[in-house]
Amino acid sequence: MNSPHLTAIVQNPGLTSPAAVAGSAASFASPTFSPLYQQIKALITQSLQSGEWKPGELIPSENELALRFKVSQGTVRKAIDEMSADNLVIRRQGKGTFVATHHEARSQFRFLRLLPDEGVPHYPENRIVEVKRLRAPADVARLLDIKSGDSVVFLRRVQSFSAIPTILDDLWLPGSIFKGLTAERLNEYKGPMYGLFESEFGTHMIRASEQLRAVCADESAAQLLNVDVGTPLLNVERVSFTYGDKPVELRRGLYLTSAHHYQNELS
Amino acid sequence: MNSPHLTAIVQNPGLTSPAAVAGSAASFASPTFSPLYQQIKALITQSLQSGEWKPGELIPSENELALRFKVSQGTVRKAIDEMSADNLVIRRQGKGTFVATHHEARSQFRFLRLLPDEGVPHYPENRIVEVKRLRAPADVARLLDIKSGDSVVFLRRVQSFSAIPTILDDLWLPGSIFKGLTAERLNEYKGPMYGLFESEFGTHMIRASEQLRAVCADESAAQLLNVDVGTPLLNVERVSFTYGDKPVELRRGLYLTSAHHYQNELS
DNA sequence: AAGTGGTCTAGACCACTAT
DNA sequence: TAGTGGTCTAGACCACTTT
Repeated sequence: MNSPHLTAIVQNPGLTSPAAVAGSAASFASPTFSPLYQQIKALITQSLQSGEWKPGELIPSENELALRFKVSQGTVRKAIDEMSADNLVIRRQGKGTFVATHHEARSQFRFLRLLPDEGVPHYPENRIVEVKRLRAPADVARLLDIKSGDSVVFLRRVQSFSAIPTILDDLWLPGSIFKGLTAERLNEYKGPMYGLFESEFGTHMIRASEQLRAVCADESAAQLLNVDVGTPLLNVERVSFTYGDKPVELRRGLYLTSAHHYQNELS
Repeated sequence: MNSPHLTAIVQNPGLTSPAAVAGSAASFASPTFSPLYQQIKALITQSLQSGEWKPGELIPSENELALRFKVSQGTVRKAIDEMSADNLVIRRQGKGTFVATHHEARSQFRFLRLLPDEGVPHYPENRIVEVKRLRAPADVARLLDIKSGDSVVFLRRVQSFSAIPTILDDLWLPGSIFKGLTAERLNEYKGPMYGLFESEFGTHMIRASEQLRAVCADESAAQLLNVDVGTPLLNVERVSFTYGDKPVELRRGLYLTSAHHYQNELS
């Protein structure tokens, strides 16, 4: 049915067929090769990155995509299956496939692993302590993959559960992306910051890498969290990434773990 | 091709066909129903649990299993795909599908998330401090899903990286499963304890749930880890599960995080 | 050469959602 | 009723490993 070299869609240069298709015995060695469904996955991800389909929006159906890319529906299905496993899209039977968004009850706790020892989890209240622009120190620049001295937005906030200060976060964001970020904007916004980043700055976080350590509260932390100096705190350093594995946020959090814990599932 | 009610294999009571099969329009409401591949997955998992195929061993090929269960190879494939994603089995192209085992370089760090801040990860040395049998306290019994007062094996050990004590672990294990566990046995064994548990006690860990907190070293911890009293430590409480989500290990670890960190990927 | 998992296609029907 | 994703089948060929 298909020629061994698939030309796929007009906008794209053409897929490299990795395997002979049904009814044909075509076979050839390709210098760089990947399965068709991986190429489809990459193309769809590019469309997400370029903003062709924005977070929360419906993407074309499997059949439409199969026609567009000139592959079978099953191949598109396998591509989207993986993207669904990667939390890039969400499938809803009968409705369609939607671009993942941080504006959902479902994803409120996706990146917040601090849970109460007792009782039901609920989202904390935010208090912005400080917002300023500064030149990136070397260590920050390295983690954000920008140049030392580049403009960054620095942000400090305190999160409270039931009016008890529990999380002190310091954030560094590339100035080039988060231009108009102000304390007012942050204070009037309810819910996870990643929702704001997504809507206002077109930056959708897809994954994060965290490093945890135990530390003692210094004076500044003790004051903001209303604890004694020397209180043990969970230090969480996070780098968050958007499409293309581009780092776009550095966060250093201090978690008070006397009534909460960091939950992690190993498998 | 297939009858709507599949009788599958002799040892098993028969699968409930959730969907009409190709060429037939059979359809019926089932009170409890799940997709065929989920039922296959459950059956294969039962065989793992019963020890029909042991860790490290080769399981039958997809075609053999398809014949045994009287379903198509694609359905078996989907079942095994999920089991592979769950780390229950490992697929090797050209060789077959193997039962996951903790006796592999690949899985040495599967449950050990503490990495050095600098340099290459390597596996720590073990020192068993204490092994004894005791009656399960209420909190331990609850987490291990046994009765308060049941026999448990208690174990304390220190793990060191390059001769620097870094992890102090207290473990509680159900006495019914870990009967002959002694300090000698543990000391002569090299590598992850889960390998020993698997080989000597037939208990393979499939997942674990961890709760992290920051604490201060008490006198006993300070002595064993060679740090000052009050040093901040990462407290990791872990419950590990074997097949059937049965809890079989409770572990309370204290991690020294001055030169190491707990690494976690969020997605 | 034979057997394994990996990819791809084609077509059928089901479950669910919206109109 | 039409369209979506979800399941299941059947068959082909590929890549890899072992005999």
